[in-house]
Amino acid sequence: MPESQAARQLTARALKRERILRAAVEVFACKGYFAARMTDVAKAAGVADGTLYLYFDGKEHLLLSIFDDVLSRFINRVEGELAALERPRDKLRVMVRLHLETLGRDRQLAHVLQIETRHSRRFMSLFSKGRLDEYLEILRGIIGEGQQSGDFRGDISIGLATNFVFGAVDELITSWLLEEEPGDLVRYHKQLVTLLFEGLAPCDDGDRST
Amino acid sequence: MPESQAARQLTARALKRERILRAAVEVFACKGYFAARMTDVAKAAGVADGTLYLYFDGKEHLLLSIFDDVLSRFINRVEGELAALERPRDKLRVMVRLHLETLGRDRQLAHVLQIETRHSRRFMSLFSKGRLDEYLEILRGIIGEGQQSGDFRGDISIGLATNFVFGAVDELITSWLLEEEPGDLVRYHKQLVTLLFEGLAPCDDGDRST
Amino acid sequence: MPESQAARQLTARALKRERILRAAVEVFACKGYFAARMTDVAKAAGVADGTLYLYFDGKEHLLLSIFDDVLSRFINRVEGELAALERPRDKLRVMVRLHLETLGRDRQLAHVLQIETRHSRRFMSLFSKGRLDEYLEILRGIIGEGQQSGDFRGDISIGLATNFVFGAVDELITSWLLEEEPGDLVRYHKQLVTLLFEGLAPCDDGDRST
Amino acid sequence: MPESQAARQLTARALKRERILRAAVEVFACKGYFAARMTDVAKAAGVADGTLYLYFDGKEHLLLSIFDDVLSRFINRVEGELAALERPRDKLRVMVRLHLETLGRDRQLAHVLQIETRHSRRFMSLFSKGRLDEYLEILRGIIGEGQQSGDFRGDISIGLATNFVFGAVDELITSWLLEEEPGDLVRYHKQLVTLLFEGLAPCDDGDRST
DNA sequence: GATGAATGAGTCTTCATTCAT
DNA sequence: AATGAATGAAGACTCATTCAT
Repeated sequence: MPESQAARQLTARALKRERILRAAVEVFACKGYFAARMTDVAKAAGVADGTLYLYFDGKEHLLLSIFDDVLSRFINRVEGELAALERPRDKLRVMVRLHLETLGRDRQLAHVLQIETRHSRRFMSLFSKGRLDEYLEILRGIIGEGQQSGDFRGDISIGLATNFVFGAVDELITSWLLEEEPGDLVRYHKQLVTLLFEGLAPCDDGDRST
Repeated sequence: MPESQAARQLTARALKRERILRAAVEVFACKGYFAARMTDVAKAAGVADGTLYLYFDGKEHLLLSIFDDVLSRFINRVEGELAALERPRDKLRVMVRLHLETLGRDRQLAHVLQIETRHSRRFMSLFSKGRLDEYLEILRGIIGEGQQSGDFRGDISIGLATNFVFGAVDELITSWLLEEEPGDLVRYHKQLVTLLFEGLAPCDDGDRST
Repeated sequence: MPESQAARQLTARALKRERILRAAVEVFACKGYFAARMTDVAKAAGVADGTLYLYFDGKEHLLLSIFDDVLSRFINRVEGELAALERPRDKLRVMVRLHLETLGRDRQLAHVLQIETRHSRRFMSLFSKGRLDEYLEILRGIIGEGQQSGDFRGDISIGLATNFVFGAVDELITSWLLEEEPGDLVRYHKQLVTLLFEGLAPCDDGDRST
Repeated sequence: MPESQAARQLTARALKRERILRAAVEVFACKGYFAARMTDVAKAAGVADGTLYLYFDGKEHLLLSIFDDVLSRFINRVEGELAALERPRDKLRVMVRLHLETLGRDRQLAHVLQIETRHSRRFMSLFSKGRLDEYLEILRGIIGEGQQSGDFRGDISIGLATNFVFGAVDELITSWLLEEEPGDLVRYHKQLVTLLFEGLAPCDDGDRST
């Protein structure tokens, strides 16, 4: 069955790619992208130095691929879960939860995405801003929709509101990364969502979230 | 007057230090911290390579010093202006404004602080987390005070609320940095403060901000 | 008929060997021996990388084999054609013509032999000086014979005269290689032979160059 | 005397440059250009690896500089000596002698120029064909002049005659390089010049090579 | 015999830092 | 104090070669 053999090879290749990517996450998280050496990644992946270059174009491409792969999967998942929802508030809540869940599950990955990847958002811009933009686009869509439906206040520019949500989530994750004894990231979800929906103002009005 | 001569020398030294720091900001902003070479900084400052080491301990210390100097001045200014204010809401509003003003005035500096400095918050932690913590401490203080006074809702953990505020401001600045034709950063101040105080919820209740 | 099958296999093998050698000539001529990669040769020959090693011992052996094969064939041909000739002058004339014809017919091959092969005549010495020496031996024989017969002047050392002839032909080919729009290499044959036989001196007077 | 200090530094720099170049000649001659490592050159020159790059742009530039420096000096010398001469025959004779002398004096240098430098005359073309062309231009001038004056036969194309002379000298040097126990290169001068002027024909009869 | 994925030794070059002047 | 030439450690990447399939 030559077909299955080709398939097996394809899978083997994908698996090794995955293994290298995982190794890169570990090494980058541990030593930092710039201090990390390709040799370290190779060793961690259990392959020869040269093999890295059979799967990736170089060190930078490795970092990019981590970002890209994770974000792709994340966006797929978000789109899947959002499809079932109607109300913008629910969509936003789910999106924030997925964001926290995804990174809360894997601290090393979170480190790479939050810290190592930012060394130059310019770099990100060039290669894969696309992916991040997709994410922000979804967010923007939800907020715009919510402003239409009256779920969200309409006197705020969509761009600003998007930054606002993204920034709050992003910073929460980063500060969780810096915690010495980090708890469960998702435990902040409810409060964070409240802050986003209600802000710092005391809730004399009935909280309509949930 | 030997005293005045000593003073003059001290000033001269401080001025050259300042010149080097400024050069470093420019070079780091332009090429990125890692791609920047010490030679570039020296050239931009109009001094010899070796001179850099008479004023700073090395490349990393240069980056740290930028961060530290700016933050020190910023905190001084914040403390000065806050002293005149009573209400936590006003304090928070002023703090956000000063934050936006300080970085909005100097895009290169903003770049270094928002992008280059983050390549490793771990690095920051080690050397000068102190400074950032001072900033966050002030913020924390304001929020705690506001919760006491009833200005801010009390059902949110102070740490989370602090992150929330910081993250929103921080992300706004970063996204401003990525704008191709950036406008005035402070123009977002009012809306941002509204978001922080009121959140995304429609303002059916009378907006008490301002 | 197992014999014929074996023969067929032998031929098949020889053909593939030839194909690889031809591919090597093309790749070496195009990129230069050192810049050329074995992978390029394999691709050009339409075989797998590893297959090259079933036919040749390595990259260097490939270069050597080009040199060797061409020279062997050339020497056979020279010997065939010379056999029919009597006079040393005719032999020399024919030898030069064959030399020019052989390389004039294949510019890529000429490039490899004139340029790539020379990067180290030491290398040549080690492996196949033999072949070149055979060629030079024939030349030497003709010249010696000519000196005996009075066709060539006898007051010049045979070795020097051999170098003289070889150098003149060799350089003509190299300079032809560097021509942008190369004409027919053989068109120089008559003049070159005249130079070799008569030198730069005007042809009528018995010149006795100081 | 600051002037003299600057001059001293300039000289020191030139001397070190020379030392590196000499080291490169030795290493390239001994191991071949491609096999030679920059570290070897540095060691031979008694400087650190990095220092090489303060004086030359890289390995290739090192090779080029050898070629360029030697040829420049040679051309200057040739022009100086030729200025005193009238007759084209004398000029040609002197030029050949200088060529043989220059390389005959320094076998390692000769090796680099004859062998290592040729690995790609294309490479030479790009960077410094200019120098070699200057040399060939002088040769061409002498030959053209000689044809005008009747010193040299006029029925040969100048280009071909130039190649003829250059090729004969060049090959003589190369073959001298391959001698196991090389004698004095210049000892061939008289015979070589005779060959160039008179060719292989015996000297008394006006031979008109069929 | 043929394949081509994997190997890993090998090297040019960069650049933060030092120190003699 | 200032200089800037010199240092040399460090590392990403290449590619000839091998060998399991």
